[in-house]
Amino acid sequence: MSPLLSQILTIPQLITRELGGLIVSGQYNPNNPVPTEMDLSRHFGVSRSSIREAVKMLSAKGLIDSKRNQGIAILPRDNWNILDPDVLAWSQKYGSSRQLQIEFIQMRKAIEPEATYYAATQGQVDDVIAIDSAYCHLFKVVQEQQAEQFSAAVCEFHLAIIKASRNRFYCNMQPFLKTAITSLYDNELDSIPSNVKALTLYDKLVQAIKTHRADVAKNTMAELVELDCERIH
Amino acid sequence: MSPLLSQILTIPQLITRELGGLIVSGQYNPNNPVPTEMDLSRHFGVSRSSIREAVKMLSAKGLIDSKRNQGIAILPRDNWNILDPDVLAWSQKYGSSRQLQIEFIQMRKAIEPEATYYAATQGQVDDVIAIDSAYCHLFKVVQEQQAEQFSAAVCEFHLAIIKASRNRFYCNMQPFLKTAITSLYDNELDSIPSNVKALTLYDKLVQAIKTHRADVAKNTMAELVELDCERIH
DNA sequence: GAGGATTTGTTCGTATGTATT
DNA sequence: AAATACATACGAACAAATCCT
Repeated sequence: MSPLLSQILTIPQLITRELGGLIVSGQYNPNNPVPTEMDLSRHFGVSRSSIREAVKMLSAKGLIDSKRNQGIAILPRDNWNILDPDVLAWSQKYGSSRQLQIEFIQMRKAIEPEATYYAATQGQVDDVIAIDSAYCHLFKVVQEQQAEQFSAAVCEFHLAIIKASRNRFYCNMQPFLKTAITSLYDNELDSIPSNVKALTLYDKLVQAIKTHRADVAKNTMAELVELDCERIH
Repeated sequence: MSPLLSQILTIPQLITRELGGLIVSGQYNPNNPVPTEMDLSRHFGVSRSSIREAVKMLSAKGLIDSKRNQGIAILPRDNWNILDPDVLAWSQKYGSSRQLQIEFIQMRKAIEPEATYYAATQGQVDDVIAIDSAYCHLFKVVQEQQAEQFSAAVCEFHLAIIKASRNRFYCNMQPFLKTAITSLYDNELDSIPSNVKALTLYDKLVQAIKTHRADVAKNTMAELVELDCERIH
Protein backbone atom coordinates (compact mmCIF):
# COMPACT_ATOMS: atom_id res chain seq x y z
CA MET A 1 0.00 0.00 0.00
CA SER A 2 1.21 3.49 -0.72
CA PRO A 3 2.66 4.85 2.51
CA LEU A 4 1.08 8.27 1.96
CA LEU A 5 -2.64 7.68 2.28
CA SER A 6 -2.28 4.50 4.25
CA GLN A 7 -1.63 6.69 7.27
CA ILE A 8 -5.22 7.86 7.13
CA LEU A 9 -7.26 5.48 5.02
CA THR A 10 -7.23 1.72 5.03
CA ILE A 11 -7.12 -0.22 1.78
CA PRO A 12 -10.82 -1.11 1.86
CA GLN A 13 -11.61 2.57 2.40
CA LEU A 14 -9.47 3.56 -0.57
CA ILE A 15 -11.16 0.95 -2.74
CA THR A 16 -14.58 2.05 -1.50
CA ARG A 17 -13.82 5.63 -2.46
CA GLU A 18 -12.55 4.60 -5.86
CA LEU A 19 -15.40 2.25 -6.73
CA GLY A 20 -18.01 4.58 -5.24
CA GLY A 21 -16.82 7.39 -7.47
CA LEU A 22 -16.85 5.18 -10.54
CA ILE A 23 -20.41 4.04 -9.81
CA VAL A 24 -21.85 7.46 -8.99
CA SER A 25 -20.16 9.05 -11.98
CA GLY A 26 -21.79 6.44 -14.18
CA GLN A 27 -18.61 4.84 -15.48
CA TYR A 28 -19.91 1.61 -14.06
CA ASN A 29 -23.48 1.07 -15.17
CA PRO A 30 -25.78 -1.73 -16.33
CA ASN A 31 -24.00 -1.74 -19.67
CA ASN A 32 -20.56 -1.68 -18.09
CA PRO A 33 -21.02 -3.57 -14.84
CA VAL A 34 -18.55 -3.77 -11.98
CA PRO A 35 -15.93 -6.50 -12.61
CA THR A 36 -15.75 -9.63 -10.53
CA GLU A 37 -14.04 -9.56 -7.16
CA MET A 38 -11.14 -11.50 -8.63
CA ASP A 39 -10.69 -8.99 -11.45
CA LEU A 40 -10.92 -6.08 -9.06
CA SER A 41 -8.36 -7.75 -6.83
CA ARG A 42 -5.94 -8.09 -9.74
CA HIS A 43 -6.68 -4.60 -11.08
CA PHE A 44 -6.05 -2.79 -7.80
CA GLY A 45 -3.30 -5.14 -6.70
CA VAL A 46 -4.93 -5.90 -3.36
CA SER A 47 -6.30 -9.07 -1.88
CA ARG A 48 -9.83 -10.23 -2.53
CA SER A 49 -10.54 -9.86 1.20
CA SER A 50 -9.97 -6.13 0.94
CA ILE A 51 -12.15 -5.94 -2.16
CA ARG A 52 -14.89 -7.79 -0.34
CA GLU A 53 -14.81 -5.38 2.59
CA ALA A 54 -15.12 -2.46 0.20
CA VAL A 55 -18.00 -4.18 -1.56
CA LYS A 56 -19.76 -4.61 1.77
CA MET A 57 -19.39 -0.93 2.54
CA LEU A 58 -20.84 0.05 -0.82
CA SER A 59 -23.73 -2.34 -0.40
CA ALA A 60 -24.38 -0.88 3.05
CA LYS A 61 -24.71 2.52 1.36
CA GLY A 62 -27.25 1.09 -1.06
CA LEU A 63 -25.13 1.39 -4.19
CA ILE A 64 -24.65 -2.25 -5.11
CA ASP A 65 -25.83 -5.74 -4.37
CA SER A 66 -23.66 -8.80 -4.86
CA LYS A 67 -25.20 -12.20 -5.39
CA ARG A 68 -23.65 -15.60 -5.81
CA ASN A 69 -22.48 -16.21 -9.35
CA GLN A 70 -24.26 -13.08 -10.49
CA GLY A 71 -21.48 -10.71 -9.67
CA ILE A 72 -21.92 -7.19 -8.39
CA ALA A 73 -25.11 -5.50 -9.55
CA ILE A 74 -25.51 -1.72 -9.49
CA LEU A 75 -28.77 -0.83 -7.78
CA PRO A 76 -31.16 1.81 -9.15
CA ARG A 77 -30.39 5.34 -8.00
CA ASP A 78 -33.45 5.41 -5.77
CA ASN A 79 -31.72 2.89 -3.54
CA TRP A 80 -28.60 4.95 -3.14
CA ASN A 81 -28.32 6.42 0.31
CA ILE A 82 -27.68 9.90 -0.95
CA LEU A 83 -27.85 11.44 2.52
CA ASP A 84 -24.80 9.37 3.41
CA PRO A 85 -21.87 11.81 3.54
CA ASP A 86 -19.73 9.72 1.20
CA VAL A 87 -22.43 9.17 -1.41
CA LEU A 88 -23.30 12.86 -1.23
CA ALA A 89 -19.67 13.84 -1.74
CA TRP A 90 -19.36 11.55 -4.76
CA SER A 91 -22.58 12.93 -6.23
CA GLN A 92 -21.26 16.42 -5.79
CA LYS A 93 -17.89 15.59 -7.29
CA TYR A 94 -19.12 13.76 -10.35
CA GLY A 95 -22.66 15.02 -10.99
CA SER A 96 -24.20 18.13 -12.48
CA SER A 97 -23.46 20.95 -10.08
CA ARG A 98 -26.38 23.01 -11.32
CA GLN A 99 -29.02 20.32 -10.83
CA LEU A 100 -27.64 19.45 -7.43
CA GLN A 101 -27.82 23.07 -6.29
CA ILE A 102 -31.50 23.16 -7.19
CA GLU A 103 -32.24 19.99 -5.28
CA PHE A 104 -30.21 21.22 -2.31
CA ILE A 105 -32.34 24.34 -2.04
CA GLN A 106 -35.57 22.43 -2.53
CA MET A 107 -34.66 20.23 0.40
CA ARG A 108 -33.51 23.11 2.56
CA LYS A 109 -36.83 24.90 1.95
CA ALA A 110 -38.58 21.95 3.53
CA ILE A 111 -36.21 21.19 6.37
CA GLU A 112 -34.77 24.40 7.71
CA PRO A 113 -37.88 26.50 8.44
CA GLU A 114 -39.53 23.56 10.18
CA ALA A 115 -36.37 22.75 12.14
CA THR A 116 -36.24 26.39 13.20
CA TYR A 117 -39.79 26.11 14.49
CA TYR A 118 -38.80 23.22 16.74
CA ALA A 119 -35.60 24.98 17.77
CA ALA A 120 -37.74 27.85 19.04
CA THR A 121 -40.21 25.62 20.85
CA GLN A 122 -38.06 22.76 22.08
CA GLY A 123 -34.50 24.05 22.04
CA GLN A 124 -32.61 23.60 25.29
CA VAL A 125 -30.64 26.35 26.98
CA ASP A 126 -27.29 25.16 25.66
CA ASP A 127 -28.78 24.91 22.16
CA VAL A 128 -29.77 28.57 22.26
CA ILE A 129 -26.35 29.49 23.60
CA ALA A 130 -24.74 27.68 20.66
CA ILE A 131 -27.02 29.49 18.20
CA ASP A 132 -26.27 32.85 19.77
CA SER A 133 -22.53 32.28 19.76
CA ALA A 134 -22.68 31.16 16.13
CA TYR A 135 -24.55 34.34 15.29
CA CYS A 136 -22.00 36.50 17.09
CA HIS A 137 -19.21 34.78 15.21
CA LEU A 138 -20.98 35.29 11.90
CA PHE A 139 -21.57 38.94 12.73
CA LYS A 140 -17.90 39.44 13.49
CA VAL A 141 -16.81 37.69 10.30
CA VAL A 142 -19.05 39.91 8.18
CA GLN A 143 -18.07 43.11 9.97
CA GLU A 144 -14.38 42.38 9.63
CA GLN A 145 -14.87 41.25 6.04
CA GLN A 146 -13.13 37.91 6.61
CA ALA A 147 -14.40 36.51 3.34
CA GLU A 148 -12.62 33.19 3.59
CA GLN A 149 -14.35 32.39 6.86
CA PHE A 150 -17.82 33.41 5.78
CA SER A 151 -18.90 30.03 4.43
CA ALA A 152 -17.88 28.18 7.58
CA ALA A 153 -19.56 30.75 9.82
CA VAL A 154 -22.87 30.55 7.94
CA CYS A 155 -22.62 26.78 8.12
CA GLU A 156 -22.00 26.82 11.84
CA PHE A 157 -25.11 28.91 12.40
CA HIS A 158 -27.43 26.74 10.34
CA LEU A 159 -26.07 23.57 11.92
CA ALA A 160 -26.63 24.99 15.39
CA ILE A 161 -30.27 25.61 14.52
CA ILE A 162 -30.93 22.17 13.16
CA LYS A 163 -29.26 20.58 16.15
CA ALA A 164 -31.53 22.58 18.42
CA SER A 165 -34.57 20.94 16.86
CA ARG A 166 -33.82 17.94 19.04
CA ASN A 167 -35.18 15.66 16.35
CA ARG A 168 -32.80 12.92 15.30
CA PHE A 169 -33.97 13.00 11.69
CA TYR A 170 -33.30 16.69 11.35
CA CYS A 171 -29.99 16.29 13.17
CA ASN A 172 -28.98 13.58 10.77
CA MET A 173 -29.13 16.04 7.94
CA GLN A 174 -26.17 17.97 9.27
CA PRO A 175 -23.74 16.54 6.70
CA PHE A 176 -26.27 17.32 3.99
CA LEU A 177 -26.71 20.88 5.20
CA LYS A 178 -23.01 21.43 5.53
CA THR A 179 -22.43 20.29 1.96
CA ALA A 180 -25.36 22.28 0.60
CA ILE A 181 -24.37 25.53 2.28
CA THR A 182 -20.65 25.19 1.68
CA SER A 183 -21.14 24.51 -2.01
CA LEU A 184 -23.25 27.66 -2.21
CA TYR A 185 -20.84 30.09 -0.63
CA ASP A 186 -17.43 28.70 -1.41
CA ASN A 187 -15.61 30.08 -4.42
CA GLU A 188 -17.66 33.25 -4.24
CA LEU A 189 -15.70 35.73 -2.21
CA ASP A 190 -17.99 38.55 -3.22
CA SER A 191 -20.80 37.05 -1.23
CA ILE A 192 -20.37 39.16 1.86
CA PRO A 193 -21.48 42.59 0.64
CA SER A 194 -24.74 41.26 -0.73
CA ASN A 195 -25.38 39.47 2.52
CA VAL A 196 -25.03 42.29 4.95
CA LYS A 197 -28.76 42.77 4.72
CA ALA A 198 -29.23 39.06 5.33
CA LEU A 199 -27.57 39.70 8.65
CA THR A 200 -30.59 41.62 9.85
CA LEU A 201 -32.66 38.53 9.12
CA TYR A 202 -30.22 36.40 11.11
CA ASP A 203 -30.56 38.85 13.98
CA LYS A 204 -34.34 38.72 13.80
CA LEU A 205 -34.15 34.93 13.75
CA VAL A 206 -32.02 34.70 16.86
CA GLN A 207 -34.29 37.09 18.75
CA ALA A 208 -37.35 35.09 17.75
CA ILE A 209 -35.81 31.85 18.97
CA LYS A 210 -34.75 33.41 22.25
CA THR A 211 -38.28 34.66 22.88
CA HIS A 212 -39.86 31.44 21.64
CA ARG A 213 -41.80 33.12 18.87
CA ALA A 214 -41.68 29.97 16.77
CA ASP A 215 -43.74 31.17 13.82
CA VAL A 216 -41.66 34.30 13.39
CA ALA A 217 -38.50 32.23 13.58
CA LYS A 218 -39.79 29.76 11.02
CA ASN A 219 -40.83 32.46 8.57
CA THR A 220 -37.56 34.31 8.95
CA MET A 221 -35.60 31.15 8.18
CA ALA A 222 -37.83 30.64 5.13
CA GLU A 223 -36.86 34.13 3.98
CA LEU A 224 -33.18 33.33 4.46
CA VAL A 225 -33.38 30.16 2.41
CA GLU A 226 -35.29 32.10 -0.23
CA LEU A 227 -32.37 34.53 -0.41
CA ASP A 228 -30.04 31.60 -1.01
CA CYS A 229 -32.43 30.34 -3.64
CA GLU A 230 -32.12 33.58 -5.56
CA ARG A 231 -28.35 33.22 -5.63
CA ILE A 232 -28.51 30.18 -7.90
CA HIS A 233 -30.85 31.70 -10.47
CA MET B 1 -25.26 -21.14 10.34
CA SER B 2 -28.95 -21.80 10.82
CA PRO B 3 -30.25 -23.29 7.56
CA LEU B 4 -33.40 -21.17 7.72
CA LEU B 5 -32.18 -17.63 7.34
CA SER B 6 -29.03 -18.62 5.52
CA GLN B 7 -31.18 -19.09 2.45
CA ILE B 8 -31.78 -15.35 2.37
CA LEU B 9 -29.12 -13.61 4.42
CA THR B 10 -25.40 -14.13 4.36
CA ILE B 11 -23.42 -14.51 7.56
CA PRO B 12 -22.07 -10.95 7.49
CA GLN B 13 -25.63 -9.70 7.04
CA LEU B 14 -26.81 -11.74 10.00
CA ILE B 15 -23.96 -10.46 12.14
CA THR B 16 -24.64 -6.90 10.98
CA ARG B 17 -28.26 -7.22 11.99
CA GLU B 18 -27.33 -8.67 15.37
CA LEU B 19 -24.63 -6.15 16.23
CA GLY B 20 -26.63 -3.25 14.82
CA GLY B 21 -29.53 -4.12 17.09
CA LEU B 22 -27.27 -4.42 20.10
CA ILE B 23 -25.71 -1.03 19.41
CA VAL B 24 -28.93 0.84 18.67
CA SER B 25 -30.66 -0.68 21.68
CA GLY B 26 -27.81 0.57 23.82
CA GLN B 27 -26.61 -2.81 25.07
CA TYR B 28 -23.26 -1.91 23.58
CA ASN B 29 -22.24 1.55 24.73
CA PRO B 30 -19.16 3.44 25.87
CA ASN B 31 -19.32 1.61 29.20
CA ASN B 32 -19.86 -1.75 27.56
CA PRO B 33 -18.00 -1.47 24.28
CA VAL B 34 -18.16 -3.89 21.37
CA PRO B 35 -15.77 -6.84 21.92
CA THR B 36 -12.73 -7.34 19.75
CA GLU B 37 -13.10 -8.99 16.37
CA MET B 38 -11.53 -12.14 17.74
CA ASP B 39 -14.00 -12.32 20.63
CA LEU B 40 -16.90 -11.69 18.30
CA SER B 41 -15.60 -14.39 16.01
CA ARG B 42 -15.54 -16.89 18.88
CA HIS B 43 -18.87 -15.72 20.28
CA PHE B 44 -20.81 -16.08 17.04
CA GLY B 45 -18.87 -19.08 15.87
CA VAL B 46 -17.97 -17.54 12.52
CA SER B 47 -14.69 -16.56 10.99
CA ARG B 48 -13.04 -13.23 11.58
CA SER B 49 -13.43 -12.39 7.90
CA SER B 50 -17.20 -12.49 8.27
CA ILE B 51 -17.00 -10.36 11.40
CA ARG B 52 -14.83 -7.86 9.55
CA GLU B 53 -17.30 -7.59 6.69
CA ALA B 54 -20.10 -6.95 9.16
CA VAL B 55 -17.99 -4.34 10.92
CA LYS B 56 -17.42 -2.59 7.59
CA MET B 57 -21.14 -2.49 6.92
CA LEU B 58 -21.85 -0.99 10.32
CA SER B 59 -19.12 1.60 9.88
CA ALA B 60 -20.58 2.46 6.47
CA LYS B 61 -23.86 3.17 8.25
CA GLY B 62 -22.10 5.49 10.68
CA LEU B 63 -22.63 3.38 13.79
CA ILE B 64 -19.05 2.44 14.61
CA ASP B 65 -15.46 3.20 13.79
CA SER B 66 -12.77 0.60 14.12
CA LYS B 67 -9.22 1.74 14.59
CA ARG B 68 -6.06 -0.25 14.80
CA ASN B 69 -5.31 -1.37 18.33
CA GLN B 70 -8.22 0.61 19.67
CA GLY B 71 -10.96 -1.84 18.90
CA ILE B 72 -14.41 -0.95 17.75
CA ALA B 73 -15.64 2.43 18.97
CA ILE B 74 -19.34 3.30 18.99
CA LEU B 75 -19.87 6.66 17.35
CA PRO B 76 -22.18 9.34 18.84
CA ARG B 77 -25.79 9.04 17.75
CA ASP B 78 -25.51 12.12 15.55
CA ASN B 79 -23.27 10.11 13.25
CA TRP B 80 -25.73 7.28 12.86
CA ASN B 81 -27.26 7.25 9.44
CA ILE B 82 -30.78 7.02 10.76
CA LEU B 83 -32.36 7.42 7.31
CA ASP B 84 -30.70 4.16 6.36
CA PRO B 85 -33.48 1.55 6.23
CA ASP B 86 -31.63 -0.86 8.52
CA VAL B 87 -30.70 1.72 11.13
CA LEU B 88 -34.25 3.03 11.05
CA ALA B 89 -35.66 -0.46 11.53
CA TRP B 90 -33.38 -1.09 14.50
CA SER B 91 -34.32 2.26 16.03
CA GLN B 92 -37.97 1.38 15.65
CA LYS B 93 -37.53 -2.09 17.09
CA TYR B 94 -35.51 -1.14 20.14
CA GLY B 95 -36.34 2.50 20.83
CA SER B 96 -39.24 4.36 22.39
CA SER B 97 -42.15 4.01 20.02
CA ARG B 98 -43.83 7.14 21.35
CA GLN B 99 -40.85 9.42 20.86
CA LEU B 100 -40.17 8.03 17.41
CA GLN B 101 -43.77 8.66 16.34
CA ILE B 102 -43.40 12.31 17.29
CA GLU B 103 -40.18 12.69 15.34
CA PHE B 104 -41.70 10.88 12.36
CA ILE B 105 -44.53 13.37 12.15
CA GLN B 106 -42.23 16.34 12.66
CA MET B 107 -40.20 15.21 9.69
CA ARG B 108 -43.24 14.45 7.55
CA LYS B 109 -44.60 17.95 8.24
CA ALA B 110 -41.49 19.36 6.64
CA ILE B 111 -41.06 16.95 3.75
CA GLU B 112 -44.45 15.94 2.45
CA PRO B 113 -46.15 19.29 1.78
CA GLU B 114 -43.07 20.59 0.02
CA ALA B 115 -42.67 17.39 -1.99
CA THR B 116 -46.30 17.72 -3.00
CA TYR B 117 -45.62 21.22 -4.24
CA TYR B 118 -42.90 19.93 -6.55
CA ALA B 119 -45.04 16.97 -7.60
CA ALA B 120 -47.65 19.47 -8.81
CA THR B 121 -45.16 21.68 -10.61
CA GLN B 122 -42.60 19.21 -11.92
CA GLY B 123 -44.31 15.83 -11.90
CA GLN B 124 -44.14 13.94 -15.17
CA VAL B 125 -47.13 12.34 -16.85
CA ASP B 126 -46.34 8.86 -15.57
CA ASP B 127 -45.87 10.26 -12.06
CA VAL B 128 -49.39 11.69 -12.10
CA ILE B 129 -50.73 8.42 -13.47
CA ALA B 130 -49.10 6.56 -10.58
CA ILE B 131 -50.57 9.00 -8.07
CA ASP B 132 -54.01 8.68 -9.60
CA SER B 133 -53.91 4.91 -9.63
CA ALA B 134 -52.72 4.86 -6.03
CA TYR B 135 -55.65 7.10 -5.13
CA CYS B 136 -58.14 4.85 -6.92
CA HIS B 137 -56.72 1.85 -5.10
CA LEU B 138 -56.99 3.61 -1.77
CA PHE B 139 -60.56 4.65 -2.54
CA LYS B 140 -61.50 1.07 -3.32
CA VAL B 141 -59.84 -0.27 -0.19
CA VAL B 142 -61.77 2.18 1.99
CA GLN B 143 -65.09 1.61 0.24
CA GLU B 144 -64.78 -2.14 0.51
CA GLN B 145 -63.56 -1.86 4.09
CA GLN B 146 -60.47 -3.97 3.45
CA ALA B 147 -58.91 -2.91 6.71
CA GLU B 148 -55.84 -5.07 6.40
CA GLN B 149 -54.86 -3.40 3.15
CA PHE B 150 -55.42 0.16 4.30
CA SER B 151 -51.93 0.80 5.62
CA ALA B 152 -50.27 -0.39 2.42
CA ALA B 153 -52.64 1.63 0.25
CA VAL B 154 -52.01 4.85 2.15
CA CYS B 155 -48.30 4.15 1.91
CA GLU B 156 -48.45 3.60 -1.81
CA PHE B 157 -50.15 6.95 -2.30
CA HIS B 158 -47.70 8.97 -0.25
CA LEU B 159 -44.73 7.25 -1.88
CA ALA B 160 -46.11 8.02 -5.34
CA ILE B 161 -46.27 11.69 -4.41
CA ILE B 162 -42.76 11.91 -3.08
CA LYS B 163 -41.42 10.11 -6.13
CA ALA B 164 -43.16 12.64 -8.34
CA SER B 165 -41.15 15.44 -6.75
CA ARG B 166 -38.27 14.36 -8.99
CA ASN B 167 -35.82 15.41 -6.33
CA ARG B 168 -33.38 12.70 -5.33
CA PHE B 169 -33.26 13.82 -1.69
CA TYR B 170 -37.00 13.60 -1.32
CA CYS B 171 -37.03 10.30 -3.20
CA ASN B 172 -34.43 8.93 -0.85
CA MET B 173 -36.82 9.32 2.03
CA GLN B 174 -39.12 6.64 0.68
CA PRO B 175 -37.96 4.03 3.19
CA PHE B 176 -38.40 6.58 5.96
CA LEU B 177 -41.89 7.48 4.81
CA LYS B 178 -42.90 3.87 4.44
CA THR B 179 -41.78 3.11 7.97
CA ALA B 180 -43.38 6.24 9.40
CA ILE B 181 -46.77 5.66 7.76
CA THR B 182 -46.87 1.92 8.30
CA SER B 183 -46.08 2.28 11.98
CA LEU B 184 -48.95 4.75 12.27
CA TYR B 185 -51.69 2.67 10.68
CA ASP B 186 -50.69 -0.90 11.39
CA ASN B 187 -52.24 -2.61 14.39
CA GLU B 188 -55.15 -0.19 14.27
CA LEU B 189 -57.85 -1.82 12.23
CA ASP B 190 -60.40 0.76 13.33
CA SER B 191 -58.62 3.42 11.36
CA ILE B 192 -60.78 3.30 8.28
CA PRO B 193 -64.04 4.82 9.55
CA SER B 194 -62.30 7.86 10.97
CA ASN B 195 -60.48 8.35 7.72
CA VAL B 196 -63.38 8.41 5.32
CA LYS B 197 -63.38 12.18 5.62
CA ALA B 198 -59.63 12.16 4.97
CA LEU B 199 -60.52 10.64 1.62
CA THR B 200 -62.09 13.90 0.49
CA LEU B 201 -58.76 15.57 1.21
CA TYR B 202 -56.98 12.92 -0.83
CA ASP B 203 -59.39 13.59 -3.68
CA LYS B 204 -58.81 17.33 -3.45
CA LEU B 205 -55.06 16.69 -3.44
CA VAL B 206 -55.12 14.59 -6.60
CA GLN B 207 -57.24 17.14 -8.43
CA ALA B 208 -54.89 19.94 -7.42
CA ILE B 209 -51.87 18.03 -8.69
CA LYS B 210 -53.59 17.21 -11.98
CA THR B 211 -54.41 20.88 -12.55
CA HIS B 212 -50.99 22.04 -11.33
CA ARG B 213 -52.39 24.12 -8.50
CA ALA B 214 -49.25 23.61 -6.46
CA ASP B 215 -50.15 25.75 -3.46
CA VAL B 216 -53.50 24.06 -3.00
CA ALA B 217 -51.84 20.67 -3.27
CA LYS B 218 -49.20 21.61 -0.73
CA ASN B 219 -51.72 22.94 1.78
CA THR B 220 -53.95 19.92 1.38
CA MET B 221 -51.04 17.60 2.09
CA ALA B 222 -50.23 19.68 5.15
CA GLU B 223 -53.79 19.12 6.35
CA LEU B 224 -53.46 15.39 5.80
CA VAL B 225 -50.26 15.18 7.80
CA GLU B 226 -51.91 17.26 10.48
CA LEU B 227 -54.67 14.65 10.67
CA ASP B 228 -52.04 11.97 11.19
CA CYS B 229 -50.47 14.16 13.84
CA GLU B 230 -53.72 14.21 15.81
CA ARG B 231 -53.80 10.41 15.81
CA ILE B 232 -50.74 10.17 18.05
CA HIS B 233 -51.97 12.61 20.66
C1' DG C 1 -31.75 -32.47 -17.69
C1' DA C 2 -26.97 -33.26 -16.81
C1' DG C 3 -22.52 -31.40 -16.17
C1' DG C 4 -18.89 -28.14 -16.23
C1' DA C 5 -17.52 -23.28 -15.63
C1' DT C 6 -17.97 -19.10 -13.20
C1' DT C 7 -18.49 -16.25 -9.17
C1' DT C 8 -19.55 -15.05 -4.64
C1' DG C 9 -19.63 -17.00 0.21
C1' DT C 10 -16.79 -18.58 3.96
C1' DT C 11 -12.99 -20.26 6.50
C1' DC C 12 -8.26 -20.65 8.02
C1' DG C 13 -3.38 -19.62 8.72
C1' DT C 14 0.10 -16.34 8.62
C1' DA C 15 2.49 -12.06 8.71
C1' DT C 16 2.67 -7.10 9.77
C1' DG C 17 2.32 -2.72 12.05
C1' DT C 18 1.15 -0.11 15.94
C1' DA C 19 -0.35 1.22 20.05
C1' DT C 20 -0.43 -0.02 25.26
C1' DT C 21 1.66 -2.01 29.28
C1' DA D 1 13.02 -2.13 26.04
C1' DA D 2 10.37 -6.00 25.53
C1' DA D 3 6.05 -8.26 25.48
C1' DT D 4 1.34 -8.20 24.51
C1' DA D 5 -2.90 -7.24 22.27
C1' DC D 6 -5.23 -5.86 18.48
C1' DA D 7 -6.61 -4.52 13.89
C1' DT D 8 -4.83 -4.76 9.13
C1' DA D 9 -3.81 -7.36 5.15
C1' DC D 10 -2.76 -11.29 2.25
C1' DG D 11 -3.46 -15.75 -0.07
C1' DA D 12 -5.04 -20.25 -0.51
C1' DA D 13 -8.66 -23.31 -0.31
C1' DC D 14 -13.25 -25.22 -0.50
C1' DA D 15 -18.44 -24.68 -0.59
C1' DA D 16 -22.52 -23.42 -2.82
C1' DA D 17 -25.36 -21.32 -6.12
C1' DT D 18 -26.24 -20.03 -10.78
C1' DC D 19 -25.41 -19.90 -15.69
C1' DC D 20 -24.25 -21.92 -20.05
C1' DT D 21 -23.57 -25.61 -23.09
